[in-house]
Amino acid sequence: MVTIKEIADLANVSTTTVSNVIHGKTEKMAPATRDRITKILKEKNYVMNMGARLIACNNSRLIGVIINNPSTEDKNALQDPYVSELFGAMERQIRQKGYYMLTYIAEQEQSLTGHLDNIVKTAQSWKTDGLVILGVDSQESEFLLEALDIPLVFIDNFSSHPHCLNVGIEDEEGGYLITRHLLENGHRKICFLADRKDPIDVDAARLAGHKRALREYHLPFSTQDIFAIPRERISRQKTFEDLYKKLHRYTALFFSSDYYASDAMHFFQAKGLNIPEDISITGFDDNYFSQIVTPPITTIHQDITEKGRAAVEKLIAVIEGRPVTETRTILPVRLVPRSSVKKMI
Amino acid sequence: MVTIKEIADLANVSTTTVSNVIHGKTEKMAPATRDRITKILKEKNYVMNMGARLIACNNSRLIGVIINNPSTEDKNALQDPYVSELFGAMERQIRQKGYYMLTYIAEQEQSLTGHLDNIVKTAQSWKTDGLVILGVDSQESEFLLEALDIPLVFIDNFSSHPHCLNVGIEDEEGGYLITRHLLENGHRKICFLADRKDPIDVDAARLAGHKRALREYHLPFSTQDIFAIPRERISRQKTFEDLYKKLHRYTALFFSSDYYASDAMHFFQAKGLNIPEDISITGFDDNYFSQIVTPPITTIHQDITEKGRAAVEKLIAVIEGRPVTETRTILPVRLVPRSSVKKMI
DNA sequence: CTGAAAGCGCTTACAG
DNA sequence: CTGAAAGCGCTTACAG
Repeated sequence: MVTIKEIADLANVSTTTVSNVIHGKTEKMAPATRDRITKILKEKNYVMNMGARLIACNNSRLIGVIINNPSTEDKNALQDPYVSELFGAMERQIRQKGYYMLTYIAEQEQSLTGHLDNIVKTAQSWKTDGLVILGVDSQESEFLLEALDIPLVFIDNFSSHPHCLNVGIEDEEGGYLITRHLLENGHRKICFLADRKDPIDVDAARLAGHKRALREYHLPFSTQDIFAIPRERISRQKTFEDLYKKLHRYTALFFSSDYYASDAMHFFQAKGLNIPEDISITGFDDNYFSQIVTPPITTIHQDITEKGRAAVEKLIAVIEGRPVTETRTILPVRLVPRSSVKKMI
Repeated sequence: MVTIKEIADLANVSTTTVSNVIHGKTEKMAPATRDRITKILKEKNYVMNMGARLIACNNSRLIGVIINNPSTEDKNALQDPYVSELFGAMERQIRQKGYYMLTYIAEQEQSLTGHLDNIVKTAQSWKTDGLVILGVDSQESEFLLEALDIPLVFIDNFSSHPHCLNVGIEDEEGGYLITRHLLENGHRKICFLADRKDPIDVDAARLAGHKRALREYHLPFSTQDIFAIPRERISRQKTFEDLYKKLHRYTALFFSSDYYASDAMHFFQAKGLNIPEDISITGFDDNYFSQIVTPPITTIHQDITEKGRAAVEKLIAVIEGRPVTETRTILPVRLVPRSSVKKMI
């Protein structure tokens, strides 16, 4: 590969001058010199050595896209359609803005902060210009904010840390819309199903929306009506068995994700139940398969592609020193009624 | 960030010695020195500056994962569940082997080879140790093989170039198994549906298997029974309309991918047809949604996670100079009979 | 308008 | 068993 030095020799100029035309600092340069160098650069097929650039100046044009994958799931993180659509959208924006994407997925570690240390190390090693981070909770995001002095943008993070730049959606509103829809259809006994019995982050917000709708209808809420769904397939089946026994208590199941909703739907259909006649089911996110499943699932739509694009755009704005008006970007959601909810009235 | 020089000063040794302990070249080193340096390294939280390393030696520990995305599809490349599972599997293997993953998706370009030039430039700029490349045809792979002097491993590539390392599956066998299954169930009029009217690469192999099965049953084959399915949603709907009119000619549709199979199934169901009573449908790949759709689709299973893992493993073997026995790795497939095929006899 | 030169943090062949 | 020193390809503050 040809170097700046070689180009400089060919053009009878210094490396400074070549470097200047490469970076477009050509205002006070003789146009003739500029054109001559540009031509040679093209002819010789010059490609920047990013390693040299990385060590000589302080930006790498690398953006790290980090997933913290808490899952003990048999699947890999990208098999979640939410994650993969987000990834694809971020890649496109990163590339189109002239940056490079370094992908890092942190998996479960023995030590408590091992996965975070790996993220920090990777970012430092490569002197990434910034990071988009997915799947860390408030505490973890604050740890990273302390440990790293580059711009970070989080997705779906609920930290109140003043420097925590975030892109998220109206989770509370989404939870409200789903439950109001169920109530409007005459449902009064609704079960809320999420990752944990005491939901955090997005699930907590969705639950808050659920409660708000119940309050509007003067309906009581009990934590007994929250079910935790294990990520791991086998224990999830057990949970569904358990739920199946208690199903007489409910007329509708509010799942915090389409994936769980469709998984549960299959489980109950295999048990011989009809959806929505025997039990109504709702999801969240409007994944592709909430549409292709039978019956298609009533859910909350969010624009995942826009979310990924917005996160990268915000990150690059900070990197390039442009003013960022909102630390928290909240994208709208909307209800998508389909056929998995029975009209009770 | 602390540098090797600083560590060396603290330990009262040279940078050479520090570098040696970092790289484990400690055979002929005084254990005391080694331990002292190791301790300081840990205390000071030393992180390698990859830029400096990249410029000083000839390997970067970066592996480029490249997708060539010919699609004019409204979706991004990673929204294809096949691609995203593969990606996730490759990321995991890359990380676990101590490498870093640079992701690059080449999108449609004005110039014919523009997308390939970008791939070459990216690989050179970062001095990637090797590339795993997805979605290029034989001609494109040969161009890249010429242009780049680093190890490349392709996925699903059919080039006969002697240096073309590939990981693929038994596509011909898969095509054969599907069609034999249809024939065994009494189907005699089968339509083959793929990206092009004159299928290439994986589709060509699957078609070859289809023909082999027909030959075994002494059945004729006509190119009239091949349908091209456009990637772009709107024109695909038109093609389905067209197909719908000619549907009386067939009892079964052999789709070259689960995605198209499930898309078509929805189209026909919306037209009021029953699957498989009115028309039988088969897919290929055994994507997650071939299982969750109703009826679940009879398809050919391939182990995508293993494919990604194997591709990266093969690449790293070449990078690290280990002997690679097979230039072409062919993973097995198997028939997964589900409920989208009618028993005619 | 252009250039000489130092410096970024590492590796490595060689000397002792 | 350990170190001095050159070199990788770039950028940039400064001089002229």
